[in-house]
Amino acid sequence: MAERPASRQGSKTRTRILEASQQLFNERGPADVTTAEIAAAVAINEGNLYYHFQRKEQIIEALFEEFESNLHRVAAAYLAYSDDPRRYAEYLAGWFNLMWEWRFLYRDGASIRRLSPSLRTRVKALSDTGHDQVRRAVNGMKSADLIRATPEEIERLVVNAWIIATYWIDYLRSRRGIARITREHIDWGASQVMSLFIPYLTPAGMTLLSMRST
Amino acid sequence: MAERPASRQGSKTRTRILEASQQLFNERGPADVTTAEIAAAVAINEGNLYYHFQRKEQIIEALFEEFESNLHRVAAAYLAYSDDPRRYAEYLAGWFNLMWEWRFLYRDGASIRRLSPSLRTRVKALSDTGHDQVRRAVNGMKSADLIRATPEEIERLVVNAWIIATYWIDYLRSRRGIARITREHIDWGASQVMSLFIPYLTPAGMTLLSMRST
DNA sequence: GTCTATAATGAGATAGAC
DNA sequence: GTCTATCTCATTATAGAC
Repeated sequence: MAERPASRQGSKTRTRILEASQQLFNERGPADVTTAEIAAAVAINEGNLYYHFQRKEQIIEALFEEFESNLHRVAAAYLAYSDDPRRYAEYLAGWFNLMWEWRFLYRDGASIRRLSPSLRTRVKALSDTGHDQVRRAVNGMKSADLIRATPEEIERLVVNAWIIATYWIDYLRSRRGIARITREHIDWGASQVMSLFIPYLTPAGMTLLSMRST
Repeated sequence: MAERPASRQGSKTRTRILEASQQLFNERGPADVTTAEIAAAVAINEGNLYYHFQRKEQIIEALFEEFESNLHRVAAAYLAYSDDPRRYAEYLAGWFNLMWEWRFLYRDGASIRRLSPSLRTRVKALSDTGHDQVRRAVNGMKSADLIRATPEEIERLVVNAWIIATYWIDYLRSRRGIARITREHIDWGASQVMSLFIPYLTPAGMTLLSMRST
């Protein structure tokens, strides 16, 4: 849950605005956090905040861009594992970690669309990319003979895995009443996604899965 | 997609307010619909609207109550099927229909919590009931020897089925960019949920499933 | 029960001095 | 870059006549 390294560009104040916004948004959602609150959290004046971001939606867009690049970084790291079959579990874990750090993006989709309609197409594009990545991972598992499934079954699996993962945080919060999400909740979500694949595992896949849980 | 029968209690104006609100909320979400718009849609004055509902959140709460009773009605109808194994598919279909008629409740969870914090506990309670119903249905399928699964597998299935169903509408809208949701999209969602159970089907279960698809 | 005002609020945003 | 002061505006909500 460590906050990002020195990867935010621009002035120091701008960086602090983004960090404070991310935290406040994660706590209560962009619609429920006013520009005045953000300014107070950064200990600057509201007028100053509007020097750096002329509109509130520009803060959201800047945060979304950062999330986007983080997601691509996770996907790239997964590829770096080359042929090690553990990479699938690592990829899933990396994905869930990001969802936690940027949970307001997963939880407040409706109000984000309202505040920043321009993000609509980018959210969809990112989701398409995500589907592709999951599909590639599942096909990779098939090629490595970890699972056995028809193309139709794989497509169902991709969509189901994507939905479970994407809405897991919101599910815990709104349907389970879990306010403070911990590492265990994240792991639970990952294993919930994994459970989709269990019926399709080959003996080799089963061995790998039981190794991991030790 | 037919609007509900004469089941709304109270005055005629009150009923019309609820109907107009439901439609507007489904289109654009409660946070994006002003009381002025609702009054205009009903062709009454805004002051009059505030005679029937002193706060905007009371409209949301009244609509939620109606949704609640509809959901219980669907569950009761499913029980009326007694032992016919087709009831599981019918139950699923009834559930998806409700999710379509009340899609704003599924789509705008965050802004609804903001506008009406008092609904939080009731949403959670309703979701608990929903889990129970799904669990009972899955256990019923097991007793009828339609599926074979361990208790742990069943619990995974219940959670996954619930998440896929609950977030299906939002998934189509926000991640697939589907603006106008049709009957086909609803059926797609239902079959996506069904796909979770396919690996666990017994021969009897498979026969039933293939009969249904004709 | 319904209407015509109009008050009260609180948020996003800007101008211009320092 | 930062601040103070102010503006605009949408929205909820109320008072009181009909």
